[in-house]
Amino acid sequence: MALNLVVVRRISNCSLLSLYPIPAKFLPLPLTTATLFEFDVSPFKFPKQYSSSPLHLDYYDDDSLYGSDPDMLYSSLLDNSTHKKHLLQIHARLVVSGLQENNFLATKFVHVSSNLGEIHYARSLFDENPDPDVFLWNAIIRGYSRHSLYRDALQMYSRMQVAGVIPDSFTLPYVLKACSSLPVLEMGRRVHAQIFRYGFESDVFVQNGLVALYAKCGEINRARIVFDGLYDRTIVSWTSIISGYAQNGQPLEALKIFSQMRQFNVKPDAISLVSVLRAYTDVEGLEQGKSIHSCVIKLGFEFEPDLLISLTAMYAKCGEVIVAKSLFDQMEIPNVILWNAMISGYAKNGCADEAINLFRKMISKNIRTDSVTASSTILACAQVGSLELARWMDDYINRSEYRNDVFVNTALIDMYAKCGSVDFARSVFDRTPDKDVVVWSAMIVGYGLHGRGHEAINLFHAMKYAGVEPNDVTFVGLLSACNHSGLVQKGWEYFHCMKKEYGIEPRHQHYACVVDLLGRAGYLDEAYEFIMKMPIEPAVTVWGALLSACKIYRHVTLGEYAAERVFMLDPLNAGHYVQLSNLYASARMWDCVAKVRVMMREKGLSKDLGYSLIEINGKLQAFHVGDKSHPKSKEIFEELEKLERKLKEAGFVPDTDSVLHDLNYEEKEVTLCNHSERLAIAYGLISTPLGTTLRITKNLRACVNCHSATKLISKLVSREIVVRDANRFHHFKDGFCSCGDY
DNA sequence: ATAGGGTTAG
Repeated sequence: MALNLVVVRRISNCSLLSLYPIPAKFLPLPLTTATLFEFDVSPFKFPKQYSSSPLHLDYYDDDSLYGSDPDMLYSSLLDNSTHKKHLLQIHARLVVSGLQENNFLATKFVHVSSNLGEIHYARSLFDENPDPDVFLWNAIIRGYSRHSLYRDALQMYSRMQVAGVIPDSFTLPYVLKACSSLPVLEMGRRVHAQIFRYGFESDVFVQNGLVALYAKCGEINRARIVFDGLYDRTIVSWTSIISGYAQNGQPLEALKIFSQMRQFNVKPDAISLVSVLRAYTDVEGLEQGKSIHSCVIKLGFEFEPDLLISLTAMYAKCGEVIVAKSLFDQMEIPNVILWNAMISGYAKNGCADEAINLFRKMISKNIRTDSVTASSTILACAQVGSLELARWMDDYINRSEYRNDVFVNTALIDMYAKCGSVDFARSVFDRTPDKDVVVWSAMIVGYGLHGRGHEAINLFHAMKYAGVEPNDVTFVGLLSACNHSGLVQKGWEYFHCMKKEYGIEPRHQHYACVVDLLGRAGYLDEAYEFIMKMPIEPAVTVWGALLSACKIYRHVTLGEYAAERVFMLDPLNAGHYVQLSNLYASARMWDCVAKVRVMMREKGLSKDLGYSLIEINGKLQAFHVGDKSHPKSKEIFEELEKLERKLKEAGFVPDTDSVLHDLNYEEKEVTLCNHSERLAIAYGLISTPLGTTLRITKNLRACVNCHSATKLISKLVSREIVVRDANRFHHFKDGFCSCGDY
């Protein structure tokens, strides 16, 4: 048998310059060939078993299965039970009988083999056909589109035009789908021009495709124009525009269109309700979401798995994790999106352990995970704050297929930064290919969090050098990095250049950073002036920054003013009252401190209890003030006393006065040294080998006393101590802290 | 043979 018959002619690299000509007046954009060149992907490659391994001759010789009669071949191809292994055989039969040029059979073959997931078989037969008709072109384009090989689909489309075959009403929806999935707006516009050219303005399938195309490319207004121009709308048209608004951050508009749809008496189907649910999820409209749930039941979609997945996601995101979990448990299906929705729901609502457990369960149950699963789980790991867990997750990702995914790597960078290791974050950053603005920003924020302002600034310049445009979040990171490192001048400059050079309008966070920056450096009046000149209404964070600066410099009158504003904007947050009380305490105005306490009591507010966590051998141990619940409590307190003695010998004098009345910090019980942070340090010292770095997480901010003590302890015991407080990281080493006491 | 949806990062 002539094996070389199966060896396929490779398509020679045809010139894309000779594309089917489109009259210029139909083009919304000037015609360039550049965009089309993008789709000329590398030459098609056959899988090994097909191109080079010896073909199984028994397939060829087995006439009992398929004869050489074209009708027999046709019926065997039509059969839904056609097996993958028969494709090769059928292909050979077609070639042997000289039927590979039969467009009708070739179309069937392409269709069946692409449905079986063997798109390369389809392509090989396609390439043997000297003169494909529109049906065959459609089949191969559809095959690529269904396998998410959108670039190949578009490449075939441009070749089809080179071949002079006119697309029909089936071709264009596949092509539009490919354009919107990549997405490639320029190419989509060209296709739009061709739709005019060939006269498909009234084809509802094609027009729906256009609505989805523009929606996916972020051109929601254009999508709306196409939608409004439709005189024959199907439920798909409505769903496309509704989900378009939802995807483009306009859930309210999406919902408005949904109610219009109801007014037109269009009966929603399952998929349309999925889009509506997403819009309600985005506005966290739990009540409306519930009403959709009842709508789902009324319409008889309650057993529609896809809708149940959306409902689970809705409940999970709106904080009803228990309801979400019960839906999840009822379904018990191994659908990635369902599991992802549950995991991310847990992570968003602070149930990190549950999220991580679900991830582990997926692995043990052999349920396929994807990059979304990974990103959500990493988010949960970042919340836990355990470096050991972070290492495990990183290791898992690094061995997985999504190790180069930008989303995943961004999450990893953030996770490491939050778990105390900005250096590991950097190594993830360095190994990430094709870094986008989010990756760079995450790393800049990470450096800021650890008080490494200069490195943040260097990275910002490297980013510019790499040709990546910064956005508003990049500047939040940069400004807060300047803030944590006391780089007032730099921060001030970046704030101004952000608008001047990059045209980025500052938002509340930027203003708050600048107020913080000025305030901490003692420029209180300037900070106040700055707030007064703000073009937008100052948010609570801005006044809060001024208040805490007033606390540092004991500026009572300005602080009281700021506090007034803060209370107006956010009356039920205990933290603000604590700030004011601290201000009074720092000015030794004890009666005012007492008044604030009364105010808090009247409003039923109480300050958060302080605690510290330390991770020993992968287990997190929590301590609060004077905690004696640990089984090794005796040893811990012995160690504490030892530390206390050493501190005294080294000449450490605690500042009792300010601490006594300082509500923000844990209240003094027996001695200063049993603050939760110190208990954690003592436990860490007796539980780890000499020289091990101690990593501690606090829920509040570090108190001045503990901060000074920890600095000294790091020197006395020759340990590096990393403390994550409510605000940032402190790296204590050899008697110094990375925050520079700022 | 056609189209629409749900889950992810700073």
